[in-house]
Amino acid sequence: MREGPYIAEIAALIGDPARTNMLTALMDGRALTVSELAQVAGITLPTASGHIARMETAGLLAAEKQGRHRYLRLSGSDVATALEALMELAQRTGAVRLRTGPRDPALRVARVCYDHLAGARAVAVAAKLADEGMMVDHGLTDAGRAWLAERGFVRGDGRRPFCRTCLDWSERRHHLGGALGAQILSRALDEGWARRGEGRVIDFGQRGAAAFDRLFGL
Amino acid sequence: MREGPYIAEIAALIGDPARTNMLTALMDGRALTVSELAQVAGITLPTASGHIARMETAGLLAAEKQGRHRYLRLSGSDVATALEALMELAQRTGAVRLRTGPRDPALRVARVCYDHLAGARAVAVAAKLADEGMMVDHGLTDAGRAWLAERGFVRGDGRRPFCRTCLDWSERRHHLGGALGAQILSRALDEGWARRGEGRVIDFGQRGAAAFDRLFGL
DNA sequence: GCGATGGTTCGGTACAGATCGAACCATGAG
DNA sequence: CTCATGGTTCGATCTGTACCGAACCATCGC
Repeated sequence: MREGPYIAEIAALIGDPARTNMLTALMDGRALTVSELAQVAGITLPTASGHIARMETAGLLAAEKQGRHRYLRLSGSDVATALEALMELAQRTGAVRLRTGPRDPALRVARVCYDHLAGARAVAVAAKLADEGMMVDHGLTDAGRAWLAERGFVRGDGRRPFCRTCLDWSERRHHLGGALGAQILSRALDEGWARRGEGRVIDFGQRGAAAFDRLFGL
Repeated sequence: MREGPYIAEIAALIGDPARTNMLTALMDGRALTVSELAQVAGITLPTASGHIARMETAGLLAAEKQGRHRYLRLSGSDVATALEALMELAQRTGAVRLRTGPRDPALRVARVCYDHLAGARAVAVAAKLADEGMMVDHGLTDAGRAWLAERGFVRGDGRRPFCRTCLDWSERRHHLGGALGAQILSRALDEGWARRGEGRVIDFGQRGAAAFDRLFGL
């Protein structure tokens, strides 16, 4: 009777606190071992192993074996996209965690959102583009495209949206996602302007922050 | 310890088959009564009432009372967005329902996806734009914007993305979403080219289909 | 006022699945 | 080879919750 993809199973899979913790921990795009995932979820190894097996057969996670470790990562960016959509929803409906951890301030400044930059600095870039008429209704204008091309950000093979906006839960405004967002993050890392901190934190040095701001005219 | 929005609760809510059926039934943007929702979910009234109460307090549904009926609708487009993201995921991981109902053929031709058009005819429009260079990397070019403006599709207040692409589960290609997608649907309905059928089905008459194709040069 | 219909609340049952400890495999280090 | 470490499998327990029937409340038509 129902038609279309059957989402209940996958949503139920995401809907367990332990698994949610694992998935969000993997949202930085890196791969973690089973023990590490067990730790972030706050459960024992056997339990974690079971959860992981289920998420793997469901296609949410991809595994890679290296020696006696098993490294798990999200199977694709669409998993992260779905998680972000749920976060957006959770934020609007007010289901935000009150307990903020010690890393929280750093997270608000800059963090990674699967493969692109989020946080105050990322929002500033998106705001700049919007203010200058380079983005209209969350889409790039030709002027914006040219301005970005001057700075070395060009569209790719077209298989992935070049520019997407993504609601930032800490700033409550949008930042840049899509291929462009990924390019901006890797540029910042490649140039040495920033480096990955603990978890999803991105640390901009003072010099790096200045260089980043200069590039985008902030 | 965890940071950010707490999505497990909301995902668990979506992750029950009965609730999923209700939510997808509401994805056409219309409001249904408690009894109607109970029927599409295949459960009794008391059970449905309980589910609805939970989804309401969680902020997924909005209610409106009229006489002795209670009409429920999705509380916003972000709910539909999250559901679509999950569908996209479910499709890639192969969790598609094998049982296709009798309405299925009609659904594949044209259906409503919360507030915009989906199905073969909608995919054709997106393909046209991409082929003619009016969309690049899932974003509109100025040429595309102008072409659409000639046909009366102009951007709105900027609060909502004008043009978004959305993976079509039946066609496995993208169709147009966002404000533009909504405008296209309402145009087709307003002009009398199509009318809402059972569930999410959209019926294009022969004359209506021709007029629609003419507008987009298909 | 009285029935009929739409919804909610309550109590009880039953099933799914999250969790852990203990035992068991696999790999690398020495 | 032997030991230690990372992971999995296996029972057993136990909580959460989906579900229904029955009783109850609210609104409409008469």
